[in-house]
Order: sequence, then C-alpha cells, then structure tokens
Amino acid sequence: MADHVDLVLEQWGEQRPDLDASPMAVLGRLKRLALLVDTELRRNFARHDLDSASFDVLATLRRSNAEHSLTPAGLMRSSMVTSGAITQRLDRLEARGLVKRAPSETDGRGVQVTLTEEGLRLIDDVLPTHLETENRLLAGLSAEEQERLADTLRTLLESLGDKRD
Amino acid sequence: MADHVDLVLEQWGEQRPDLDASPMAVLGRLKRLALLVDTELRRNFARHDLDSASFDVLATLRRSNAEHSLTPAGLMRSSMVTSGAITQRLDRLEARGLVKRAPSETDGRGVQVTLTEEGLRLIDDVLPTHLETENRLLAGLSAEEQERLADTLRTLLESLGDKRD
DNA sequence: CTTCAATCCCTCACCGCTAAGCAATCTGGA
DNA sequence: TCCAGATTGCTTAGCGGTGAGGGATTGAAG
Repeated sequence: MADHVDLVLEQWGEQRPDLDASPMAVLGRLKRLALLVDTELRRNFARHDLDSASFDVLATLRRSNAEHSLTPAGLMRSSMVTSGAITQRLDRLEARGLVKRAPSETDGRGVQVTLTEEGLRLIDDVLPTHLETENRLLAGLSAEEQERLADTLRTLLESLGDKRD
Repeated sequence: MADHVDLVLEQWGEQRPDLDASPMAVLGRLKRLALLVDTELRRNFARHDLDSASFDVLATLRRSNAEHSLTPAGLMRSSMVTSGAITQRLDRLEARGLVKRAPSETDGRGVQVTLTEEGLRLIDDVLPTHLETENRLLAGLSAEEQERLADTLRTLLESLGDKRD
C-alpha cells in the first residue's frame, strides 16, 4: 500500500537522488494528517456554530479547574499561539457571552477569564460529538497501535522541549 | 516523563471522569507537533525570504518532473488546500518571478505552471538546510523509531482515504 | 527605596486560507 | 449530436494568526 507521501519520496528519489529526503516520511505525513484532521474537526465544530480556535479556548477552560477559569497567559501556553491571537479569541468569545474577563485580584496586570453558564453549556454539549469524531478519525488503528503512537509522539514532543505546563 | 498532553488528559479525568478522552492522546499530540514543526520550519524559510506556502509550491514543482511543471489542480491535490489558496500562492510566486503560468495546450480551461530558472535556483538553495532542519526536529527518535512512526502514520492516512495520486 | 528587567495583556498592519460563487470548457451517455 | 453534469481556475468577503511594538505592573537586586 502507498499514500501520497510515498509518491513524494519516489519523486525526490528521481529528481534529486543526491538528497536524503527520509525525514519527510515522518514530517510530511504529520503535516498531511494534521490538515486532514483539522478539516474534519472544523466541519463538526461548524455544526455547533464554533471554530477550532473557540473550541480550544472553551475546552481549556472547561478542564482546567472546577471554576473553569484561567489567565490569558495560561491559555497562551496551553494553545501555543501568540498573545495577540489569545486576545482576539477572547474578544470574540466575550462578545458572544461564552466567557467573561475580570481583573485579577492579586496581579494588577492580570486578567481572569471564566466560562459563563452559556459557555459551559455549549462546550459540554459539543464534547461528546467531538470525541466521537476523533474516535472515528482514529478508527484505522487498533487500540494498541494508538497507544504506541501516542508514546512515540510524546517522546518526540519531549525531545522538542514540550513540558507539562 | 510527561508532556503537555499528559496534563490535559489528567485534567479531563478530574473534571469530566465520565468522558473517555483517550483519542486526545494521539490527536492532541499530533496537533501540537504540527504546530511546533511549522513554527520551526517557518523560521528557516524566513531566512531565505520564503514562507511555508511558497516553499510547498516550489518544492512540489521541483520534484514533479524534469520540466518542473504542473497544473494548479495538481498543486491543489498535492498540498490539500483550496483552489483559491493555490491561485493566490501562484499570484505571489509569479509576481516574484519564481514561477510562470501558461495556458494549457490540450485543455482550454487549464493552466501549466512552471518553475523559472530563478525559482529552481531558490528551491535548490533552500532544500539542504530545510532537510537539515527536519532532521534536527526528528533527532529525538532513532532511525528505527522514525521508520515505525512513518509506517503507523501511513496506515492512518490510508484509512482516511489518502492516495498516491 | 530605587532601579530595571521581566511579565502581562493589548493594539495594529499585514498576510494567507476558506467557502461560496462564477464563467469557460470538457466529457460521457442518451 | 447534443446536453447535463463535472472540472478548471479565478474572484471576493470574511476570518484568524503572526510579529512587532507599547503601556502598565511586578519582583528582585543593589
């Protein structure tokens, strides 16, 4: 069997046999999978009037603690986007009444972001179908293969400096 | 050891113990890795006055055939972005003189995109450092682990309908 | 107490992608 | 032969992200 990346590697072998294109076997597939998965998840979110960025914020708040509350800096670390992106995400979510911002009580610079009741309802509503979609996307691998894959990806992430926070 | 996704899974276990969040162990890491890798590659491209989108087009043309030529439809299939995105990528590259467009000789609707000499020079110049960067990103895995990972990712891609085309 | 680097959040200009829609052209079946 | 549906490439509005920069506040070192 063969996927698109197999074709890509063949073509490099023909046009630039002097290059070792083997890292593309991993990174090319990684990129392609991320794109496919993103596109599929986007479709699911759209059915709930959501997008990946909003889901990301709502889900992060939902799981963080019983208060469903976090600072923009915390959200930034979790989502790996720039601070400007977080500000804009929060603007959009606040305008829709899904989160609220309040000045921090302990840090004059800080802001505390909290899920509103409506935000909580929405994310809890979307989560089950989201997980269903994710399971469907992974259905091509056995449970054991999925675990091994997760382990390998964790090793790679750690080698690139990814930490628990 | 633990990465950020381990924390995420713990948090879900505490806040929503009724949900099985296990697919996130794979897809969460996939997304995170794709983001990290993209950010790193972007830095390398910037040193050559390039961006990921432009590199993608130039590299696809470079490897496709000895003429370094392809249709926009072909580029679209290879890069998995929409046709509008391809049009805009080609507009930018054509304006910089890195590719040229010519009407197809066999299909009145079609266009043939070809690398210019300057485009060829640029992509051949970037490729070695690009592969170096990719190798550095994968250095946390042994050659054998990389192969096994590539195989698993291929299985997953095929299960989602990815083909050679 | 003062100083100064670090942190926090935001602003803004610019960029690239999507999604929907369009005109032109091709193709296969009646 | 003709036509309906598919395909090709382009256009555009709108969205979300980056990256650079800025003002306010904090914390630690002298």
